[in-house]
Amino acid sequence: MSQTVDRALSILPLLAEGPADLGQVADRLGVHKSTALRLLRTLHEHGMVYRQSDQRYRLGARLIALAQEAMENLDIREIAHPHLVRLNEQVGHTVHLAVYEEGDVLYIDKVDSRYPVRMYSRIGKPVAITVAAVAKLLLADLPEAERRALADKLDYPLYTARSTPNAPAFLKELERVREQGWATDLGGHEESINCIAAPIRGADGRVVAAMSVSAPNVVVTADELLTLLPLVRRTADTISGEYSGRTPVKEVTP
Amino acid sequence: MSQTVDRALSILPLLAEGPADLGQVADRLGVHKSTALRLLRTLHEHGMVYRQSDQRYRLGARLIALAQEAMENLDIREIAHPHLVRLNEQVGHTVHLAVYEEGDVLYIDKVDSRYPVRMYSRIGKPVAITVAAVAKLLLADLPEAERRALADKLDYPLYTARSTPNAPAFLKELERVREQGWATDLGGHEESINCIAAPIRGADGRVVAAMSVSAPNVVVTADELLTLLPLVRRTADTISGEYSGRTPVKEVTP
DNA sequence: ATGGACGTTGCAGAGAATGCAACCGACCTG
DNA sequence: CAGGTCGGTTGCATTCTCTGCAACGTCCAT
Repeated sequence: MSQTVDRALSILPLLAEGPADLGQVADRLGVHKSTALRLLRTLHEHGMVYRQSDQRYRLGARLIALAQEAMENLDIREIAHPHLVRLNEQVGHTVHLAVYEEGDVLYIDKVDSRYPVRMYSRIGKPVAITVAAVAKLLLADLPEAERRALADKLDYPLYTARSTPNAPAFLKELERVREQGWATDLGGHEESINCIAAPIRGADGRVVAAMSVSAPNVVVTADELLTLLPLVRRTADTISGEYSGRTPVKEVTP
Repeated sequence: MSQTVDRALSILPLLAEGPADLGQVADRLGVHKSTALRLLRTLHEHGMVYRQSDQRYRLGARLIALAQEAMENLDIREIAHPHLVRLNEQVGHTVHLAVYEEGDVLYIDKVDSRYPVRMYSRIGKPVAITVAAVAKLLLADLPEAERRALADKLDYPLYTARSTPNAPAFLKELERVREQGWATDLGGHEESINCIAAPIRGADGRVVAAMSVSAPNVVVTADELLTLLPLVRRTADTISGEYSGRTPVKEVTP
Protein backbone atom coordinates (compact mmCIF):
# COMPACT_ATOMS: atom_id res chain seq x y z
CA MET A 1 0.00 0.00 0.00
CA SER A 2 2.80 2.38 0.82
CA GLN A 3 5.85 1.77 -1.30
CA THR A 4 8.43 3.31 0.97
CA VAL A 5 7.28 1.55 4.09
CA ASP A 6 6.85 -1.65 2.16
CA ARG A 7 10.46 -1.53 1.05
CA ALA A 8 11.71 -0.65 4.49
CA LEU A 9 9.86 -3.53 6.09
CA SER A 10 11.13 -5.92 3.46
CA ILE A 11 14.61 -5.27 4.76
CA LEU A 12 13.86 -6.85 8.11
CA PRO A 13 13.28 -10.47 7.07
CA LEU A 14 16.24 -10.10 4.80
CA LEU A 15 18.46 -9.14 7.71
CA ALA A 16 16.96 -11.91 9.79
CA GLU A 17 18.83 -14.34 7.55
CA GLY A 18 22.06 -12.77 8.68
CA PRO A 19 23.98 -9.51 8.55
CA ALA A 20 24.20 -7.77 5.19
CA ASP A 21 25.94 -4.73 3.81
CA LEU A 22 24.40 -1.82 1.97
CA GLY A 23 25.00 -3.22 -1.48
CA GLN A 24 23.40 -6.54 -0.71
CA VAL A 25 20.36 -4.87 0.76
CA ALA A 26 19.99 -2.58 -2.23
CA ASP A 27 20.31 -5.48 -4.64
CA ARG A 28 17.78 -7.68 -2.96
CA LEU A 29 15.36 -4.81 -2.71
CA GLY A 30 15.94 -3.86 -6.31
CA VAL A 31 16.59 -0.22 -5.51
CA HIS A 32 19.48 2.18 -5.78
CA LYS A 33 22.08 2.09 -3.04
CA SER A 34 21.25 5.58 -1.91
CA THR A 35 17.64 4.61 -1.48
CA ALA A 36 18.54 1.58 0.58
CA LEU A 37 20.85 3.71 2.67
CA ARG A 38 18.12 6.13 3.55
CA LEU A 39 15.73 3.36 4.47
CA LEU A 40 18.34 1.69 6.64
CA ARG A 41 19.09 4.97 8.32
CA THR A 42 15.49 5.42 9.26
CA LEU A 43 15.29 1.87 10.55
CA HIS A 44 18.43 2.52 12.51
CA GLU A 45 17.05 5.64 14.17
CA HIS A 46 14.25 3.51 15.50
CA GLY A 47 16.62 0.85 16.74
CA MET A 48 15.14 -1.75 14.41
CA VAL A 49 18.50 -2.39 12.80
CA TYR A 50 21.94 -2.09 14.22
CA ARG A 51 25.16 -1.32 12.51
CA GLN A 52 27.97 -3.62 13.50
CA SER A 53 31.54 -2.49 13.69
CA ASP A 54 32.20 -4.00 10.26
CA GLN A 55 29.53 -1.64 8.91
CA ARG A 56 27.11 -4.39 8.09
CA TYR A 57 23.56 -4.22 9.32
CA ARG A 58 21.79 -6.61 11.68
CA LEU A 59 18.40 -6.58 13.33
CA GLY A 60 18.44 -4.33 16.36
CA ALA A 61 17.68 -4.51 20.03
CA ARG A 62 14.55 -2.41 19.88
CA LEU A 63 12.93 -4.99 17.67
CA ILE A 64 13.56 -7.65 20.27
CA ALA A 65 12.26 -5.48 23.05
CA LEU A 66 9.11 -4.66 21.10
CA ALA A 67 8.41 -8.31 20.42
CA GLN A 68 8.80 -8.97 24.10
CA GLU A 69 6.19 -6.40 24.96
CA ALA A 70 3.94 -7.75 22.27
CA MET A 71 3.94 -11.13 23.91
CA GLU A 72 3.40 -9.80 27.38
CA ASN A 73 0.29 -8.05 26.18
CA LEU A 74 -1.37 -11.23 24.98
CA ASP A 75 -3.97 -11.81 27.61
CA ILE A 76 -4.50 -15.44 26.76
CA ARG A 77 -0.92 -15.93 27.81
CA GLU A 78 -1.43 -14.26 31.13
CA ILE A 79 -4.50 -16.30 31.90
CA ALA A 80 -3.00 -19.57 30.82
CA HIS A 81 0.38 -19.27 32.47
CA PRO A 82 -0.44 -20.39 36.02
CA HIS A 83 -2.34 -23.36 34.63
CA LEU A 84 0.61 -24.36 32.50
CA VAL A 85 2.85 -24.19 35.53
CA ARG A 86 0.50 -26.33 37.56
CA LEU A 87 0.24 -28.90 34.79
CA ASN A 88 4.01 -28.97 34.53
CA GLU A 89 4.24 -29.64 38.23
CA GLN A 90 1.84 -32.54 37.90
CA VAL A 91 3.31 -34.26 34.86
CA GLY A 92 6.91 -33.04 34.86
CA HIS A 93 7.16 -32.69 31.10
CA THR A 94 7.56 -29.62 28.93
CA VAL A 95 4.35 -27.63 28.45
CA HIS A 96 3.80 -25.27 25.52
CA LEU A 97 1.25 -22.66 24.60
CA ALA A 98 0.83 -21.58 20.98
CA VAL A 99 -1.36 -19.26 18.92
CA TYR A 100 -2.14 -18.89 15.25
CA GLU A 101 -2.08 -15.57 13.48
CA GLU A 102 -2.52 -15.17 9.75
CA GLY A 103 -0.30 -17.92 8.53
CA ASP A 104 2.07 -18.16 11.46
CA VAL A 105 1.89 -20.45 14.46
CA LEU A 106 4.05 -19.35 17.38
CA TYR A 107 4.90 -20.64 20.78
CA ILE A 108 4.05 -17.87 23.19
CA ASP A 109 4.75 -19.60 26.45
CA LYS A 110 6.62 -22.59 27.72
CA VAL A 111 7.36 -24.33 31.00
CA ASP A 112 10.39 -26.55 30.88
CA SER A 113 10.51 -30.20 31.70
CA ARG A 114 11.85 -31.30 35.06
CA TYR A 115 13.70 -34.11 33.33
CA PRO A 116 17.23 -33.52 32.15
CA VAL A 117 16.42 -34.37 28.53
CA ARG A 118 14.75 -31.33 27.12
CA MET A 119 13.09 -30.61 23.87
CA TYR A 120 14.46 -27.69 21.96
CA SER A 121 12.04 -24.89 21.39
CA ARG A 122 11.86 -21.30 22.24
CA ILE A 123 9.18 -18.80 23.01
CA GLY A 124 8.46 -16.75 19.93
CA LYS A 125 9.76 -19.39 17.63
CA PRO A 126 7.58 -20.31 14.70
CA VAL A 127 6.27 -23.83 15.16
CA ALA A 128 6.88 -26.67 12.73
CA ILE A 129 3.46 -26.03 11.32
CA THR A 130 2.82 -29.21 9.39
CA VAL A 131 3.58 -31.63 12.19
CA ALA A 132 3.24 -30.00 15.60
CA ALA A 133 0.20 -31.08 17.58
CA VAL A 134 -0.65 -27.53 18.56
CA ALA A 135 -0.47 -26.38 14.95
CA LYS A 136 -2.90 -29.08 13.90
CA LEU A 137 -5.44 -27.91 16.43
CA LEU A 138 -5.11 -24.28 15.50
CA LEU A 139 -5.35 -24.89 11.77
CA ALA A 140 -8.11 -27.47 12.08
CA ASP A 141 -10.36 -24.76 13.39
CA LEU A 142 -9.92 -22.40 10.45
CA PRO A 143 -12.74 -21.95 7.96
CA GLU A 144 -12.61 -24.59 5.22
CA ALA A 145 -11.43 -22.22 2.50
CA GLU A 146 -8.68 -20.65 4.53
CA ARG A 147 -7.47 -24.00 5.75
CA ARG A 148 -7.32 -25.37 2.24
CA ALA A 149 -5.52 -22.31 0.90
CA LEU A 150 -2.98 -22.42 3.69
CA ALA A 151 -2.36 -26.15 3.34
CA ASP A 152 -1.61 -25.60 -0.33
CA LYS A 153 0.98 -22.96 0.14
CA LEU A 154 2.87 -24.71 2.94
CA ASP A 155 6.04 -26.68 2.57
CA TYR A 156 6.06 -30.20 3.94
CA PRO A 157 9.60 -30.86 5.13
CA LEU A 158 10.25 -34.48 6.02
CA TYR A 159 11.74 -34.04 9.45
CA THR A 160 11.25 -37.75 10.06
CA ALA A 161 9.60 -40.70 8.36
CA ARG A 162 6.41 -39.88 10.21
CA SER A 163 6.20 -36.24 9.17
CA THR A 164 3.11 -35.14 7.29
CA PRO A 165 4.16 -35.61 3.66
CA ASN A 166 1.83 -33.34 1.68
CA ALA A 167 -1.26 -31.14 1.62
CA PRO A 168 -3.91 -33.85 1.18
CA ALA A 169 -2.53 -35.89 4.06
CA PHE A 170 -2.37 -32.77 6.16
CA LEU A 171 -5.95 -31.78 5.42
CA LYS A 172 -7.13 -35.26 6.23
CA GLU A 173 -5.26 -35.17 9.51
CA LEU A 174 -6.76 -31.77 10.32
CA GLU A 175 -10.21 -33.15 9.67
CA ARG A 176 -9.57 -35.97 12.10
CA VAL A 177 -8.16 -33.61 14.70
CA ARG A 178 -11.13 -31.33 14.39
CA GLU A 179 -13.52 -34.16 15.08
CA GLN A 180 -11.72 -35.68 17.98
CA GLY A 181 -10.93 -32.35 19.63
CA TRP A 182 -7.31 -33.09 20.43
CA ALA A 183 -4.11 -33.84 18.56
CA THR A 184 -0.84 -35.66 18.76
CA ASP A 185 2.56 -35.49 17.19
CA LEU A 186 4.20 -38.87 17.49
CA GLY A 187 7.74 -38.45 16.30
CA GLY A 188 6.73 -36.31 13.34
CA HIS A 189 9.10 -33.50 14.20
CA GLU A 190 11.86 -35.24 16.05
CA GLU A 191 12.07 -38.98 15.93
CA SER A 192 12.16 -39.50 19.65
CA ILE A 193 9.70 -36.88 20.81
CA ASN A 194 5.96 -37.21 21.26
CA CYS A 195 3.42 -34.54 22.01
CA ILE A 196 -0.22 -34.41 22.95
CA ALA A 197 -2.23 -31.23 22.65
CA ALA A 198 -5.62 -29.76 23.47
CA PRO A 199 -7.41 -26.63 22.24
CA ILE A 200 -8.30 -23.54 24.23
CA ARG A 201 -11.52 -21.95 23.04
CA GLY A 202 -13.07 -18.51 23.33
CA ALA A 203 -16.65 -17.77 24.29
CA ASP A 204 -17.77 -18.32 20.70
CA GLY A 205 -16.21 -21.78 20.56
CA ARG A 206 -13.42 -20.77 18.21
CA VAL A 207 -9.96 -22.06 19.03
CA VAL A 208 -7.85 -19.16 20.29
CA ALA A 209 -4.79 -21.10 21.41
CA ALA A 210 -3.52 -24.61 21.91
CA MET A 211 -1.43 -26.21 24.58
CA SER A 212 0.69 -29.31 24.54
CA VAL A 213 2.74 -31.65 26.66
CA SER A 214 5.90 -32.99 25.07
CA ALA A 215 8.21 -35.74 26.19
CA PRO A 216 11.02 -37.76 24.67
CA ASN A 217 10.23 -41.47 24.53
CA VAL A 218 13.31 -42.28 26.54
CA VAL A 219 11.32 -40.90 29.45
CA VAL A 220 7.80 -42.09 28.66
CA THR A 221 6.39 -44.08 25.78
CA ALA A 222 3.76 -42.64 23.52
CA ASP A 223 1.14 -44.80 25.21
CA GLU A 224 2.08 -43.57 28.64
CA LEU A 225 1.97 -40.02 27.40
CA LEU A 226 -1.52 -40.58 26.05
CA THR A 227 -2.76 -41.46 29.50
CA LEU A 228 -2.18 -37.81 30.37
CA LEU A 229 -4.59 -36.67 27.72
CA PRO A 230 -7.62 -36.28 30.01
CA LEU A 231 -5.59 -34.11 32.34
CA VAL A 232 -4.34 -31.93 29.50
CA ARG A 233 -7.82 -31.55 28.08
CA ARG A 234 -9.21 -30.66 31.48
CA THR A 235 -6.54 -28.01 31.93
CA ALA A 236 -7.26 -26.57 28.50
CA ASP A 237 -10.97 -26.46 29.29
CA THR A 238 -10.31 -24.67 32.55
CA ILE A 239 -8.30 -22.04 30.71
CA SER A 240 -11.04 -21.76 28.08
CA GLY A 241 -13.57 -21.12 30.79
CA GLU A 242 -11.53 -18.48 32.47
CA TYR A 243 -10.74 -16.82 29.18
CA SER A 244 -14.33 -16.74 27.95
CA GLY A 245 -15.71 -15.54 31.22
CA ARG A 246 -13.38 -12.67 31.55
CA THR A 247 -12.86 -10.81 28.33
CA PRO A 248 -15.39 -8.16 27.29
CA VAL A 249 -14.17 -8.03 23.67
CA LYS A 250 -13.11 -11.06 21.71
CA GLU A 251 -9.39 -11.21 21.34
CA VAL A 252 -6.51 -12.68 19.34
CA THR A 253 -6.84 -14.86 16.25
CA PRO A 254 -9.92 -14.28 14.19
CA MET B 1 15.41 10.55 7.38
CA SER B 2 12.42 9.11 5.58
CA GLN B 3 9.21 10.61 6.80
CA THR B 4 6.83 7.86 5.78
CA VAL B 5 8.91 5.07 7.24
CA ASP B 6 9.56 7.14 10.31
CA ARG B 7 5.86 7.53 10.92
CA ALA B 8 5.16 3.88 10.28
CA LEU B 9 7.80 2.75 12.72
CA SER B 10 6.54 5.16 15.33
CA ILE B 11 3.33 3.19 15.37
CA LEU B 12 5.01 0.09 16.74
CA PRO B 13 6.08 1.32 20.18
CA LEU B 14 2.71 2.97 20.42
CA LEU B 15 0.96 -0.35 19.90
CA ALA B 16 3.35 -2.02 22.30
CA GLU B 17 1.59 -0.12 25.06
CA GLY B 18 -1.59 -1.90 24.15
CA PRO B 19 -4.11 -2.22 21.34
CA ALA B 20 -5.30 0.98 19.72
CA ASP B 21 -7.85 1.91 17.09
CA LEU B 22 -7.30 3.92 13.96
CA GLY B 23 -8.29 7.23 15.48
CA GLN B 24 -5.93 6.88 18.40
CA VAL B 25 -3.04 5.99 16.15
CA ALA B 26 -3.74 8.92 13.85
CA ASP B 27 -3.95 11.32 16.79
CA ARG B 28 -0.75 10.22 18.41
CA LEU B 29 1.07 10.37 15.11
CA GLY B 30 -0.38 13.75 14.32
CA VAL B 31 -1.59 12.71 10.87
CA HIS B 32 -4.88 12.35 9.11
CA LYS B 33 -6.83 9.17 9.69
CA SER B 34 -6.50 8.11 6.10
CA THR B 35 -2.75 8.41 6.33
CA ALA B 36 -2.61 6.32 9.45
CA LEU B 37 -4.86 3.75 7.81
CA ARG B 38 -2.50 3.32 4.90
CA LEU B 39 0.51 2.99 7.14
CA LEU B 40 -1.25 0.42 9.27
CA ARG B 41 -2.27 -1.50 6.19
CA THR B 42 1.29 -1.72 5.04
CA LEU B 43 2.42 -2.84 8.46
CA HIS B 44 -0.34 -5.38 8.41
CA GLU B 45 0.70 -6.82 5.06
CA HIS B 46 4.07 -7.53 6.60
CA GLY B 47 2.55 -9.13 9.66
CA MET B 48 4.01 -6.49 11.92
CA VAL B 49 0.61 -5.54 13.24
CA TYR B 50 -2.50 -7.60 13.62
CA ARG B 51 -6.08 -6.58 13.54
CA GLN B 52 -8.14 -8.02 16.33
CA SER B 53 -11.75 -8.92 15.95
CA ASP B 54 -12.74 -5.65 17.59
CA GLN B 55 -10.92 -3.88 14.75
CA ARG B 56 -8.20 -2.53 16.97
CA TYR B 57 -4.58 -3.05 16.08
CA ARG B 58 -1.96 -4.98 18.04
CA LEU B 59 1.61 -5.94 17.33
CA GLY B 60 1.75 -8.97 15.09
CA ALA B 61 3.24 -12.42 15.08
CA ARG B 62 5.80 -11.73 12.40
CA LEU B 63 7.42 -9.17 14.64
CA ILE B 64 7.84 -11.77 17.33
CA ALA B 65 9.23 -14.32 14.91
CA LEU B 66 11.70 -11.80 13.51
CA ALA B 67 12.95 -10.91 16.96
CA GLN B 68 13.44 -14.57 17.63
CA GLU B 69 15.63 -14.97 14.59
CA ALA B 70 17.51 -11.85 15.50
CA MET B 71 18.49 -13.37 18.80
CA GLU B 72 19.44 -16.69 17.35
CA ASN B 73 21.84 -14.94 15.03
CA LEU B 74 23.82 -13.33 17.81
CA ASP B 75 26.97 -15.35 17.80
CA ILE B 76 28.04 -14.33 21.28
CA ARG B 77 24.91 -16.07 22.44
CA GLU B 78 25.74 -19.25 20.64
CA ILE B 79 29.26 -19.36 22.01
CA ALA B 80 28.24 -18.52 25.53
CA HIS B 81 25.26 -20.84 25.85
CA PRO B 82 26.99 -24.11 26.73
CA HIS B 83 29.11 -22.32 29.30
CA LEU B 84 26.03 -20.81 30.89
CA VAL B 85 24.46 -24.23 31.10
CA ARG B 86 27.54 -25.70 32.71
CA LEU B 87 27.73 -22.89 35.24
CA ASN B 88 24.08 -23.39 36.03
CA GLU B 89 24.73 -27.05 36.65
CA GLN B 90 27.52 -26.18 39.04
CA VAL B 91 25.84 -23.49 41.08
CA GLY B 92 22.16 -24.24 40.59
CA HIS B 93 21.06 -20.62 40.37
CA THR B 94 19.66 -18.64 37.48
CA VAL B 95 22.25 -17.55 34.93
CA HIS B 96 21.73 -14.60 32.56
CA LEU B 97 23.49 -13.24 29.53
CA ALA B 98 22.96 -9.62 28.45
CA VAL B 99 24.19 -7.22 25.79
CA TYR B 100 24.12 -3.47 25.34
CA GLU B 101 23.06 -1.82 22.14
CA GLU B 102 22.66 1.90 21.73
CA GLY B 103 20.79 2.73 24.87
CA ASP B 104 19.17 -0.64 25.53
CA VAL B 105 20.40 -3.48 27.68
CA LEU B 106 18.69 -6.80 26.97
CA TYR B 107 18.82 -10.28 28.32
CA ILE B 108 19.58 -12.52 25.38
CA ASP B 109 19.90 -15.82 27.17
CA LYS B 110 18.94 -17.39 30.45
CA VAL B 111 19.23 -20.71 32.20
CA ASP B 112 16.72 -21.17 34.97
CA SER B 113 17.48 -21.93 38.56
CA ARG B 114 17.07 -25.46 39.81
CA TYR B 115 15.49 -24.09 42.95
CA PRO B 116 11.76 -23.66 43.10
CA VAL B 117 11.97 -19.93 43.83
CA ARG B 118 12.72 -18.27 40.55
CA MET B 119 13.51 -14.77 39.63
CA TYR B 120 11.23 -13.22 37.09
CA SER B 121 12.90 -12.24 33.88
CA ARG B 122 12.59 -13.12 30.29
CA ILE B 123 14.82 -13.36 27.31
CA GLY B 124 14.48 -10.22 25.23
CA LYS B 125 13.26 -8.20 28.14
CA PRO B 126 14.95 -4.86 28.65
CA VAL B 127 16.98 -4.99 31.83
CA ALA B 128 16.45 -2.68 34.79
CA ILE B 129 19.32 -0.63 33.52
CA THR B 130 20.17 1.46 36.56
CA VAL B 131 20.47 -1.40 39.03
CA ALA B 132 21.18 -4.69 37.28
CA ALA B 133 24.69 -5.99 37.72
CA VAL B 134 25.03 -6.86 34.03
CA ALA B 135 23.90 -3.39 33.02
CA LYS B 136 26.55 -1.80 35.23
CA LEU B 137 29.28 -3.79 33.54
CA LEU B 138 28.06 -3.01 30.05
CA LEU B 139 27.66 0.70 30.69
CA ALA B 140 30.86 1.01 32.68
CA ASP B 141 32.77 0.13 29.55
CA LEU B 142 31.29 2.89 27.40
CA PRO B 143 33.42 5.89 26.48
CA GLU B 144 33.24 8.59 29.15
CA ALA B 145 31.09 10.97 27.09
CA GLU B 146 28.56 8.38 26.03
CA ARG B 147 28.29 7.01 29.54
CA ARG B 148 27.70 10.44 30.98
CA ALA B 149 25.11 11.34 28.37
CA LEU B 150 23.26 8.09 28.90
CA ALA B 151 23.33 8.37 32.68
CA ASP B 152 21.76 11.79 32.38
CA LYS B 153 18.86 10.75 30.27
CA LEU B 154 17.95 7.68 32.29
CA ASP B 155 15.22 7.44 34.86
CA TYR B 156 16.14 6.15 38.28
CA PRO B 157 13.13 4.29 39.59
CA LEU B 158 13.39 3.34 43.25
CA TYR B 159 12.54 -0.33 43.03
CA THR B 160 13.86 -0.75 46.57
CA ALA B 161 15.67 1.29 49.18
CA ARG B 162 18.95 0.11 47.72
CA SER B 163 18.24 1.12 44.11
CA THR B 164 20.62 3.56 42.49
CA PRO B 165 18.97 6.91 43.23
CA ASN B 166 20.36 9.27 40.59
CA ALA B 167 22.88 9.93 37.84
CA PRO B 168 25.86 10.95 39.99
CA ALA B 169 25.51 7.89 42.19
CA PHE B 170 25.19 5.73 39.11
CA LEU B 171 28.28 7.16 37.46
CA LYS B 172 30.24 6.68 40.63
CA GLU B 173 29.10 3.07 40.82
CA LEU B 174 30.05 2.53 37.20
CA GLU B 175 33.49 3.89 37.89
CA ARG B 176 33.90 1.44 40.73
CA VAL B 177 32.62 -1.44 38.63
CA ARG B 178 34.98 -0.57 35.84
CA GLU B 179 37.97 -0.70 38.13
CA GLN B 180 37.10 -3.90 39.92
CA GLY B 181 36.04 -5.72 36.76
CA TRP B 182 32.87 -7.22 38.17
CA ALA B 183 29.57 -6.02 39.56
CA THR B 184 26.81 -6.87 41.98
CA ASP B 185 23.21 -6.00 42.51
CA LEU B 186 22.35 -6.57 46.13
CA GLY B 187 18.63 -6.12 46.44
CA GLY B 188 18.59 -3.08 44.20
CA HIS B 189 15.94 -4.44 41.88
CA GLU B 190 14.01 -6.79 44.09
CA GLU B 191 14.50 -6.63 47.82
CA SER B 192 15.27 -10.30 48.26
CA ILE B 193 17.35 -10.99 45.18
CA ASN B 194 21.09 -10.65 44.78
CA CYS B 195 23.19 -10.93 41.63
CA ILE B 196 26.84 -11.11 40.79
CA ALA B 197 28.09 -10.45 37.29
CA ALA B 198 31.22 -10.59 35.17
CA PRO B 199 32.07 -9.08 31.79
CA ILE B 200 32.74 -10.91 28.54
CA ARG B 201 35.29 -9.13 26.38
CA GLY B 202 36.17 -9.17 22.71
CA ALA B 203 39.66 -9.39 21.27
CA ASP B 204 40.10 -5.64 21.66
CA GLY B 205 39.24 -5.74 25.35
CA ARG B 206 35.88 -4.04 24.95
CA VAL B 207 32.99 -5.52 26.87
CA VAL B 208 30.66 -7.25 24.40
CA ALA B 209 28.33 -8.94 26.87
CA ALA B 210 27.89 -9.60 30.56
CA MET B 211 26.74 -12.62 32.48
CA SER B 212 25.30 -12.94 35.94
CA VAL B 213 24.21 -15.38 38.57
CA SER B 214 21.11 -14.45 40.55
CA ALA B 215 19.66 -15.96 43.67
CA PRO B 216 17.05 -15.00 46.22
CA ASN B 217 18.50 -14.62 49.70
CA VAL B 218 16.11 -17.20 51.07
CA VAL B 219 18.35 -19.70 49.26
CA VAL B 220 21.78 -18.17 49.75
CA THR B 221 22.93 -15.04 51.51
CA ALA B 222 24.72 -12.31 49.62
CA ASP B 223 27.99 -13.37 51.22
CA GLU B 224 27.55 -16.95 50.11
CA LEU B 225 26.72 -15.79 46.62
CA LEU B 226 29.91 -13.74 46.53
CA THR B 227 31.97 -16.86 47.09
CA LEU B 228 30.88 -17.92 43.60
CA LEU B 229 32.45 -14.83 42.06
CA PRO B 230 35.74 -16.46 41.05
CA LEU B 231 33.85 -19.21 39.26
CA VAL B 232 31.64 -16.73 37.43
CA ARG B 233 34.62 -14.64 36.40
CA ARG B 234 36.47 -17.69 35.20
CA THR B 235 33.49 -18.73 33.11
CA ALA B 236 33.22 -15.26 31.63
CA ASP B 237 36.90 -15.28 30.79
CA THR B 238 36.59 -18.62 29.08
CA ILE B 239 33.77 -17.30 26.93
CA SER B 240 35.82 -14.18 26.18
CA GLY B 241 38.68 -16.31 25.01
CA GLU B 242 36.54 -18.43 22.78
CA TYR B 243 34.78 -15.40 21.39
CA SER B 244 37.96 -13.48 20.62
CA GLY B 245 39.74 -16.41 19.12
CA ARG B 246 37.02 -17.28 16.74
CA THR B 247 35.51 -14.22 15.12
CA PRO B 248 37.35 -12.71 12.16
CA VAL B 249 35.43 -9.42 12.34
CA LYS B 250 34.54 -7.66 15.54
CA GLU B 251 30.90 -8.10 16.36
CA VAL B 252 27.97 -6.76 18.34
CA THR B 253 27.99 -3.69 20.56
CA PRO B 254 30.30 -0.94 19.38
C1' DA C 1 50.45 5.08 -7.54
C1' DT C 2 46.24 3.28 -9.33
C1' DG C 3 42.18 0.82 -9.69
C1' DG C 4 38.18 -0.82 -7.60
C1' DA C 5 34.63 -1.48 -4.08
C1' DC C 6 31.72 0.61 -0.98
C1' DG C 7 29.45 4.20 1.46
C1' DT C 8 27.87 8.95 1.23
C1' DT C 9 25.86 13.51 -0.48
C1' DG C 10 23.37 17.22 -3.46
C1' DC C 11 20.21 17.80 -6.79
C1' DA C 12 16.33 17.95 -10.03
C1' DG C 13 12.61 15.46 -11.67
C1' DA C 14 8.91 12.18 -10.95
C1' DG C 15 6.08 9.74 -8.55
C1' DA C 16 4.17 8.64 -4.26
C1' DA C 17 2.11 10.04 -0.02
C1' DT C 18 -0.89 13.38 1.96
C1' DG C 19 -5.18 15.62 3.55
C1' DC C 20 -9.62 16.64 2.25
C1' DA C 21 -14.29 15.61 1.74
C1' DA C 22 -17.63 12.56 0.84
C1' DC C 23 -19.32 7.97 1.70
C1' DC C 24 -20.65 3.86 4.12
C1' DG C 25 -22.18 1.09 7.86
C1' DA C 26 -23.00 0.20 12.58
C1' DC C 27 -24.73 1.52 16.62
C1' DC C 28 -27.40 4.56 19.84
C1' DT C 29 -30.87 7.50 21.16
C1' DG C 30 -34.90 9.94 21.20
C1' DC D 1 -38.09 4.17 13.02
C1' DA D 2 -35.84 8.35 11.99
C1' DG D 3 -31.90 11.03 12.99
C1' DG D 4 -27.49 11.49 14.76
C1' DT D 5 -22.88 10.14 15.82
C1' DC D 6 -18.80 7.68 15.52
C1' DG D 7 -15.47 4.95 13.21
C1' DG D 8 -13.50 3.25 9.19
C1' DT D 9 -12.89 3.62 4.11
C1' DT D 10 -12.21 5.56 -0.73
C1' DG D 11 -11.20 8.86 -4.85
C1' DC D 12 -8.90 12.65 -6.09
C1' DA D 13 -6.02 16.88 -6.79
C1' DT D 14 -2.10 18.92 -4.81
C1' DT D 15 2.12 18.92 -2.86
C1' DC D 16 6.02 17.32 -0.95
C1' DT D 17 8.80 13.52 -0.34
C1' DC D 18 11.25 10.02 -2.12
C1' DT D 19 13.98 8.36 -5.85
C1' DG D 20 17.84 7.56 -8.98
C1' DC D 21 21.69 9.64 -10.85
C1' DA D 22 26.23 11.14 -10.88
C1' DA D 23 30.02 12.85 -8.50
C1' DC D 24 32.78 12.52 -4.45
C1' DG D 25 35.31 10.44 -0.56
C1' DT D 26 37.62 6.77 1.61
C1' DC D 27 39.71 2.65 2.30
C1' DC D 28 42.02 -1.40 0.63
C1' DA D 29 44.49 -4.30 -2.46
C1' DT D 30 47.06 -4.65 -6.45
